[in-house]
Amino acid sequence: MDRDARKAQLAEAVWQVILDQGISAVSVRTVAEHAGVVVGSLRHVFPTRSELVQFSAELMMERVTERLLTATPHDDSREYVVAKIKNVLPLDPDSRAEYEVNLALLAERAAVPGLLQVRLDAHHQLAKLCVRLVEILTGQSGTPAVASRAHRLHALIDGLAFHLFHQPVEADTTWALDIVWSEVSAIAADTNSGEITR
Amino acid sequence: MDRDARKAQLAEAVWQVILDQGISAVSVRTVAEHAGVVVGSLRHVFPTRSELVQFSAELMMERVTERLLTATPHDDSREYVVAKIKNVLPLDPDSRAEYEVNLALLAERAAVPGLLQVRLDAHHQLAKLCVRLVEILTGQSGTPAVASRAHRLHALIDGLAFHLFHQPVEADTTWALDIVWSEVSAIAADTNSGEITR
DNA sequence: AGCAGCGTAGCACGACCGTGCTAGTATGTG
DNA sequence: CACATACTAGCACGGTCGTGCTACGCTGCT
Repeated sequence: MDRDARKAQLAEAVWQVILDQGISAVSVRTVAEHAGVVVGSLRHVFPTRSELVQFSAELMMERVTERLLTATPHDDSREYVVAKIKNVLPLDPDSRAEYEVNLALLAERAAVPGLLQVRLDAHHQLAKLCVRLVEILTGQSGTPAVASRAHRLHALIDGLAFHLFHQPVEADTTWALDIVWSEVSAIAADTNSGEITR
Repeated sequence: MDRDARKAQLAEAVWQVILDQGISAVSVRTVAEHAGVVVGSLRHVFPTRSELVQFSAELMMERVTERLLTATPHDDSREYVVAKIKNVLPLDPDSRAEYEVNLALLAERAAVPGLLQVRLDAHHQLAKLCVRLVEILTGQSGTPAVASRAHRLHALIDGLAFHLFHQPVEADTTWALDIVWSEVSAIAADTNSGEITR
């Protein structure tokens, strides 16, 4: 078997164990068993537990990035932006699981220092995406209003993700999309709305 | 020593271990050592690990609730609302630690089922607070616009908390407060702004 | 004084942990 | 064919884990 495929297989086993039994249950033994390999084989690819955990975090981020980069052309710029945002929200069982694993790995960062960087990378990447989306909507670039609006959009997205994660899988999610739509419309309609009126 | 004080002492030790070594390092032994008691004593209070972890989650939520209930009178209703919101954001090292522990415990919910309920309670409590704040700002009550605005405010607060958590302790936090101010002002200024213009 | 109850201390057990290590086995290359 | 390389398989070690259990001291009631 291809080495990268084996690594991916093991990383996916890590995710599964996290979902089934929590992050504390992630050990070389449980993961190897879940992946259907013996510990020796796992350790041939990942000599230590830290490397295993860190790689599974990196692969997760890579998958998300990949999904984000797939072009989703739309006639209307607002529709395009909303489609992009839907890509990063935990709206279906798969992305919910992804989000949960993400949170769990975040909680292990004291034990596996490398996870901190992975998390920060993901955060900055989403920040950059938000800036890009706001630029698309407003037609402006580099202005303080853009930065402010992007910041706000970013916070809103993370908050919605957190909320969606808290409700049952089968629950209604249109309210979240409504909030996204209203925010996107507001950005598109009023390019000055990012100013602080304190 | 008073029994409740002992339980609190042990719960605080749990929090400290999470911050120092991650959730996976939370065991009856590490926690007992951190609290300066022997395992036998800890187990006299918390017979099993699950009870220990669950109680520490419950106490954390209780502490936050307590802080939220302390009245903070302000002349201006907007100032009052912003003060309340500042109470739930991880703005200082203490509340940052609190937030981190919260996330870590969330990640253990597969292993300790009771944590799920604790987390949901916290979520709903914050939701109720948001409704109350919007009612104060708008003077309305029970209308769909209030519910919508509250939902949105709730998401924004959770998102900002997530963001603040991602930046260094010493970093600037005024941008977050600016966003809070602008949102609060928007709610106060336009009671119809919660409508969806899709 | 005797005694009960509560909290402290700690031993013991079997299980699981990460990791170092060796032996076998398949595979591709000369 | 021989042989190196890559992978699989698994043993062994010292350590930590949760938890059942007993023994000891203190404190207050009768």
